[in-house]
Amino acid sequence: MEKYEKFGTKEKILDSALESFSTSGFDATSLDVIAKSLGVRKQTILYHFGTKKGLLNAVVERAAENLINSIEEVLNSELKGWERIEALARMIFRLALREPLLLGLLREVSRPGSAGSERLRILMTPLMDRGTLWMQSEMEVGRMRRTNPRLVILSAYSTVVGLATEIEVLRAAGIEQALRPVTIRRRELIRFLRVSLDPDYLKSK
Amino acid sequence: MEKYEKFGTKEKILDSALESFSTSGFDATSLDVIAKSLGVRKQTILYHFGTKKGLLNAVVERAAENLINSIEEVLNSELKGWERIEALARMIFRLALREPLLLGLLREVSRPGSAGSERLRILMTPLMDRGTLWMQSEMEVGRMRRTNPRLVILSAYSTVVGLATEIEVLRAAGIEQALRPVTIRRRELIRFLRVSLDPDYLKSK
DNA sequence: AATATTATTTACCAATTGGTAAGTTAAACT
DNA sequence: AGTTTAACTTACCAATTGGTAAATAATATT
Repeated sequence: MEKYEKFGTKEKILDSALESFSTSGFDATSLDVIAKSLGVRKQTILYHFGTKKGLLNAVVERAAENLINSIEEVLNSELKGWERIEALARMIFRLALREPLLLGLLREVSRPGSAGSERLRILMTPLMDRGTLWMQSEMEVGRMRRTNPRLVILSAYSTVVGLATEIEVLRAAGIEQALRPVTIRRRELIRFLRVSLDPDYLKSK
Repeated sequence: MEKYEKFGTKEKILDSALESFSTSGFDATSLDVIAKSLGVRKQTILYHFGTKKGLLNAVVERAAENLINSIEEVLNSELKGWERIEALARMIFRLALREPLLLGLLREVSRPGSAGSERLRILMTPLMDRGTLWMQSEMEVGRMRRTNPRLVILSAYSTVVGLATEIEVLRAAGIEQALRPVTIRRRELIRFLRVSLDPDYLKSK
């Protein structure tokens, strides 16, 4: 693609933008500030990404790639039915803790009407459709309880996004690296998914 | 207080600002736009609130008052121990559903480092201290399980704030007024609180 | 070596923003 | 009626912002 690039400038810009969008938000992020922090002129940013929104979209795309790759890994495993769901949930939590910036970006961009929400939707739609279809086929063969797949997926999604707020609030309150609340959230999410989806759960109880 | 005021201008400004801060965020809110929408000059806003941040603080304060009054109501009841906790949780959810703007503002202002987070903290600290003390005294007399009160309160808080995201995400996905996920969240929160605090819960199970 | 292309910079700008200063209107007090 | 004070407006501004246009530097391509 790029023939020559001084020193991965484009990547550096993406990194810095991710940090700023994730922690300060889109509107509070200034191209001048990013440029200055990188020792680069603002026009370099605009050269690579066209507009500020273009930069945001690029950041969102890279983050989504990151996420989708992780999901892909689980989907390529041979886990079936409920076990696959649980593996997905655990993977998402692992990813969220490993890359908090990604989580922050997701929250920033999840607000409907925000600058990046449209792009996020476009990127997530295929994933959502695929998940919905898979869940429906699992329901057909009785490996999964009958529910509204989209509702379940979106609730799980917002649980993860809510995690971003929780971590930050706890940190701001001086409770550093509180793993317990995160663990609790994960357990709650898995239980929620299990109640909604696992056909064997209620029987075994 | 105010001797004469044309038509409740101050209140109208606060209403409009709450709406904008809550849905678009602080940075994306323009004083000019608010003023124009109200048929008032921008300087009128600045006359009443000094600065933009002053306006935000006023909005936050009014919202906090709203919240604190509701809490006060429950605290003045004769409910003890676990029952009081559950009443609080139900009240918060009721309030959140009745006044979604309040919820949106809370989310906007909960991000550490945001313009309003400091004021929010100042307003919430007495509430937090009071709650902590009460819970500790309840623990002393054995009406409540021993845990870290601040951690429990903050986790509950972020659950409620996360609700804002969830409602908006679901709405954006075309799932209007989905009461089920909200009910589920409430049930989850109450169960979380129960497991953490109710000394009789595990016995009765 | 000459040329084309990519990457980055310098120079500018129009629009918006929050904010200041000073004036004007209107109500309240005396 | 005259004065004070509160509410609001007109006029203006400095700073920042995202963005355009053109020049320059660096690297491939031929």
